[in-house]
Amino acid sequence: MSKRHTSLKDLATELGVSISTVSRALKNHPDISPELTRKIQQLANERHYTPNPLAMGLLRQQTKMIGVIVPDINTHFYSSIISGIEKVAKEHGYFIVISSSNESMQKEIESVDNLLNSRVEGLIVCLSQETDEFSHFHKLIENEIPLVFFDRVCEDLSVPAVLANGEEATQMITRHFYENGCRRIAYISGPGHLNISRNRKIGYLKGLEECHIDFDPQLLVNCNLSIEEARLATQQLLQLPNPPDAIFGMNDTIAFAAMIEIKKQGFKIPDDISLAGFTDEFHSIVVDPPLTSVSHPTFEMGKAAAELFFELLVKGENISKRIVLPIDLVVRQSSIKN
Amino acid sequence: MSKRHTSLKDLATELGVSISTVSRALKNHPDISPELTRKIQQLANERHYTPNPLAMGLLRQQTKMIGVIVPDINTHFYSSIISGIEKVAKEHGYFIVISSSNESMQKEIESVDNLLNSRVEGLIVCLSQETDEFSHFHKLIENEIPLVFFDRVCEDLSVPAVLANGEEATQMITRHFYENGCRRIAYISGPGHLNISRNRKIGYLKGLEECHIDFDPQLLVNCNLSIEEARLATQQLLQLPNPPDAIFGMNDTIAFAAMIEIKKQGFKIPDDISLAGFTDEFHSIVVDPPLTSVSHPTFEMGKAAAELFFELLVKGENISKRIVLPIDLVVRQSSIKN
DNA sequence: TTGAAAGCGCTAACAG
DNA sequence: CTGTTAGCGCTTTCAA
Repeated sequence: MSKRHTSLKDLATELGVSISTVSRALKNHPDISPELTRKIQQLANERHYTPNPLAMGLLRQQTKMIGVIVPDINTHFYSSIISGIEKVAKEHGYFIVISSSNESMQKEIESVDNLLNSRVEGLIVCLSQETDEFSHFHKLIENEIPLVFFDRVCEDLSVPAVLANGEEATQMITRHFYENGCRRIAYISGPGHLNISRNRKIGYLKGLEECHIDFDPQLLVNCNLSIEEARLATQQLLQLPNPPDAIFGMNDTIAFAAMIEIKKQGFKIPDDISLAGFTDEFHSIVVDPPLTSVSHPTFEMGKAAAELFFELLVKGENISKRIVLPIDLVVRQSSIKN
Repeated sequence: MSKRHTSLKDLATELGVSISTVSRALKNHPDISPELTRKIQQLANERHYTPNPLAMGLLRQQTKMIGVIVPDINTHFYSSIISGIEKVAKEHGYFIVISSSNESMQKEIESVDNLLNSRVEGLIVCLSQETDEFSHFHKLIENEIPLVFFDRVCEDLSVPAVLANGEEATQMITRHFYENGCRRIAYISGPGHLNISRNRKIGYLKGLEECHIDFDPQLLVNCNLSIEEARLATQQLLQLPNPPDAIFGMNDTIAFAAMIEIKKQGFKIPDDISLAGFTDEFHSIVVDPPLTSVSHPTFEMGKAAAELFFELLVKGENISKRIVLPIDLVVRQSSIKN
């Protein structure tokens, strides 16, 4: 068993004063004589005294913990967002407890319960791709427990959220494909009930319209966000009588899965098919050809979500702010036909 | 402000009984009459009572928290290990607090302090690449606070640890290169004070010996684990008067950075230079050509580390067990010359 | 200038 | 069978 940390009591008995005196001395309370204060602070240092957060938490009814629920921790996208959240949390003296829903609504519900039972002071969450029902968030809202969504949000709930401008991104990509000679531009989308799927689809349609291309329903396929489904969706596109000359995938899993499948079927990127996706720089560069992609401001998204969280926490108001972060299109070889 | 959770006191006053009666009823203590028990439990359910972990922690002197320190959270390698740790932790009713050292010894020291001040019950850590001095772990060891290392360990401290069999892995790779016609096999290693660097180097040398190849010091280069340094190291190898016909990198960052650099310099993989690395499946497949690699059992490593941790925690003994996990060489196109 | 006491939520030993 | 009490570590009135 580990030895106990030093407590105020330890210091008090060692110096023959009362606990409250020690407590006051440590926060430089003017009532305590300077010399006693000095003596107490010195001993506290020697004994490496640090206040017991459990005792403080019990007293103040706060745990200094934020619950974070992500669909998956094993991706650069989420781990980078988590880094951003953690940075801000640390600055505020908070730490974060991460829970992964594994894209399952059931697990998301359990995570909410567990975290609440652990007395986190609030939640920062990215919905699982399955989540189409939101009653597990009602109790948070009713009890005014701080809640912030990021990336995937529920449009019906007026919950503060941080988003990337997916609509603009897909519109830009569509236009970019057009300007590089593509006319049959396909889009592999995610589950329709996710806001990010919907927004990106809107941008895609707007982009087509802007370029005076008629929308061909065959070129819009849906898939859940697994590698397997993304490959199937790609196959479906490639097998069309009149296959696409450009494809973009809604997230990095889809983009890379599409890339694997396109190569496997013997098509050349970008000459036969241009490709673009949403992903981070490192992986975009490492693949062949380097992937044109939308750079998601992940770290910033995490920071913004955490800052929003603390705004909620201190103001206690029901701000239903929505922050939309700009995105960037980084053009690489996968979309420039020779 | 969020509403308070229901407490034993709330239930007690509502039912007009004492707090201890409620407490006992909720754990089915035989002393309490069945009907009262039933009544109390029912109300507890309605009010969604869950014990306050802060109060429990204060009482039992335990926080049910494990501190986890990783060099970097933004890589598949570590996030996958974290998933493994988290799974086991959850099964034991613990949650984990993650802190990233960003490969800095200074930040590692701070992390240890912060986590200890947060009263985590122990630490599971992977050393930063800078860490060459270990006094910040002494207090843990002296106070018998559970500590487990994984992947990167301090050989001098008798701390329980989970490792992958890097020596065998590099020996296998070396032999594999040889069997595929390579004779000038280069190895890009990490910082020399890291155990993983040393072990993998030993395997490399053993492999050479086994294949009756004389060791050429020019073919062994060191770098820290950043992309930039790895690229420089690769350049250095490629500029040799007699450049290598095979390269392997000590981890995935190095392997991919080497791949980028080799291509950039116009060498063909695998025909000019065979390449292999340590990384996960998904990324190995997505690059071109698919990368021969050693599959690190990351999730298992996390699980094993957590299990070891709980063994320490309950037994309280000073087990200095060392678990070595097997690795697998997965041959793909990057190492098969045509 | 300092100490005593109450209370945050909970358990367990001790009384009734 | 149930209630009282003390105590985990800390802050904060209220008293001295």
